[in-house]
Amino acid sequence: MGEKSVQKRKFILETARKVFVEKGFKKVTMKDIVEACEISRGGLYLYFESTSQIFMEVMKLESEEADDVFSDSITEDATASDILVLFLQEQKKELLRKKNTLTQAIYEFYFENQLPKKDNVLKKQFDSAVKIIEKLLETGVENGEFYCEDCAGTARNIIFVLEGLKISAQTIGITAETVDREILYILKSLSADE
Amino acid sequence: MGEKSVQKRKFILETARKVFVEKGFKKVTMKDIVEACEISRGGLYLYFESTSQIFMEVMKLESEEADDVFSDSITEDATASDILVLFLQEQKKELLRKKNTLTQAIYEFYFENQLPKKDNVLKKQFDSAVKIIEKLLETGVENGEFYCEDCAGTARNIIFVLEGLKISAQTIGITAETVDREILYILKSLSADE
Amino acid sequence: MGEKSVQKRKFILETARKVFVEKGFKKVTMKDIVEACEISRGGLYLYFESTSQIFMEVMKLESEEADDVFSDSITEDATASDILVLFLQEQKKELLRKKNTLTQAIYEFYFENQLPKKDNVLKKQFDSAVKIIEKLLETGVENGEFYCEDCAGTARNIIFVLEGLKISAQTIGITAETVDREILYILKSLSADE
Amino acid sequence: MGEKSVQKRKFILETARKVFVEKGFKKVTMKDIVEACEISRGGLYLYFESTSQIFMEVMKLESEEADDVFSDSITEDATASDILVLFLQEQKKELLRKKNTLTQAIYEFYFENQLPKKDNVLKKQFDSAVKIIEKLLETGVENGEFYCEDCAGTARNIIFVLEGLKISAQTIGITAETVDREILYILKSLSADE
DNA sequence: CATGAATGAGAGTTCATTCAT
DNA sequence: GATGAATGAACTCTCATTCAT
Repeated sequence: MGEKSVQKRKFILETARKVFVEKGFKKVTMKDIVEACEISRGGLYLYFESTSQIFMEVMKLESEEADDVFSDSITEDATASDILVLFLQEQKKELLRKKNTLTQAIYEFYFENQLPKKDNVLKKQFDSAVKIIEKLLETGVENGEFYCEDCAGTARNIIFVLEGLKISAQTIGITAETVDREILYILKSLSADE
Repeated sequence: MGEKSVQKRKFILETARKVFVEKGFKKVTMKDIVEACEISRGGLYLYFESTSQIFMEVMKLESEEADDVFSDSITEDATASDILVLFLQEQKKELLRKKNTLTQAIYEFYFENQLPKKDNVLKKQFDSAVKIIEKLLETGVENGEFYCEDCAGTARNIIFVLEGLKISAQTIGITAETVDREILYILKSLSADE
Repeated sequence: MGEKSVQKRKFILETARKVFVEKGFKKVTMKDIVEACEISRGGLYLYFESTSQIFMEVMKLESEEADDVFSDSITEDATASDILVLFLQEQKKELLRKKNTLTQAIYEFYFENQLPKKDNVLKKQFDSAVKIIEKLLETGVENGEFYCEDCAGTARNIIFVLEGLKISAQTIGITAETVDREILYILKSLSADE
Repeated sequence: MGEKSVQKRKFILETARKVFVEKGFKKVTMKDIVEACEISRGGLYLYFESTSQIFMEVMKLESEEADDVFSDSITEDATASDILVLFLQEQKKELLRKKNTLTQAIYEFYFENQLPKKDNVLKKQFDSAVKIIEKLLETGVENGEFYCEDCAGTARNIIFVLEGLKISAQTIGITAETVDREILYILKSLSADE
């Protein structure tokens, strides 16, 4: 079975993404996607066989693009501090964005599918985020920008805070001020005690 | 509603709780609850009209009982530090407990139902947890047990970390070591810099 | 799960029987039965979960009734010869009856479902028919009505001929004359050679 | 239809035959045949328009080849008895062969399609088989090999027994012993009473 | 001729919800 | 109050059949 039309495949994934953004994961049916794509019932099954499969492919696309975005944001002569602030601002935007976010759908998906590490995109993202922050902190410490005893621990802590903010945004709702406060708290703790 | 029905009402809520613990929120149907309760289909509708309503009442019960548990754990002559450690250990147990937890169901419920503050049990819990930690920190600071410049900020930070751990436990899975590391990190930051 | 309404259950089986008579087994869908019964789609599933299950129950009913019919037909003072002729006439009627016959459906059903001996109604019917004919022949031989060296063998042979007629009736079509000729052939062979 | 297509046509029929052997008739879809042939969906429709049409053509091929096989088996100087035994042995093999048999598919096909005599291949085969056996018996009687009063009747009887065995093989299952017993019974009746 | 993507009808199945008893 | 049979809407999935390339 060939890839059918790669164009259409991508079109479906992009359209399905919008549906997932709007409805989360569990609520979405094949019918929803069919209707959003304005294709035939059977047509969708030519490309995908379940919402789970579609969602996983949407996430794959998503993470590929995310990588691009991230590497772009690191410009040549930015300091560690600059980059960290940039990163946190990026996270803030993401956190406060009501629409265009897969966050809720991703959570729902992983509630149902406790995938093994290898396939767990979320885990990969988590680990890679920790790694990135850790390096940033180490660079910052070398340059005298930051102070931290246990960079790995601090990096993990930062990511957990961001995760906490993320889930709170989805459930109890948070304001820009709340995010700002937490970002400041993080930055302060990195510089406070020199 | 007569006396008898109060009994049955409670029985249904307790049974439904088990179902939500097992399946989360979205997946649960009225049929599931009917079957778990071994009552008639129509019977359930005499008491409740939707899984949402049932779930909200389950959460109400839950939070009432939770309050009890919490106030119990504060014994007379414990230090702030003792109580904080106790609280964090309690959270750890909760985090690592796979079963008997409504966590996932609660998240799912709030994904669908962005309730206004008044009815948002999650928000109330969040706020009250922050308040409690804040007071604890303040007491600790007064007693010279802790050091912290901005107790409110630190309290919020702690809660966000716990939230981050909680959602991670549900999605990517976390180990006891991961929780311990974060708890240690929190405690260290409270004492590190006197 | 109770038996729901036994009345309705039986009504469904009787109605489904007509559908199977008309369409055979494979062609029949749950929808066909729903429509024939004039009940709701979901209603049928309250009683049965597949056409196979329904068909097996129809056959069970059928064979129970068949037993009754058969025992009725053996009157007190009939000779073996009388009974055999009666039996063969009964078979003839059955063979030539276009409608009201489950024959085709039964064949189709067993094509798909090679059931183990225990559950194979067809096999049971076959064996019991052989037994009955055999006894009849033995009685006939004792009374000097028939001549046969190997009653068991002859009985089996008779049943296989009837099976051959039955399947031929369903596929190539047979006439009353054809059946009569075979019946005569059978009877002649029983008396020919004294 | 050009030369090339005759090849392909035949290829499709041969491949479809395998599918019918495996699945019977009703269960087979155009898709099944398309996939077995590894041709395009539309391609199949250029040659055939339904599974029924394909099946009828498969049967036509089959019967042509069957004739060949049969005439081969009659060697010059074999006695009628030899040929009859050979024929019955051939039938036995056929009966017990689970795979490579269209039998079930043929039955299913004729259940649905009560074709008029002209097109009813099964009927033709039946009649021609009776004719052949009849001639064989007559030859045998002339040569003193067999005894039978009514060769036509006996021939028909033999064929009906074989039909009975055939359908039984497909539905309730039969053993080699069962077939042997019936063959012996037939042969005995031809010689018993001289 | 040949392809295979696309369509849409239709079958199976599950449940929320109602209602006569 | 309580029951549970009954309904019908909604979803999943599969194919026969068509048609642009």
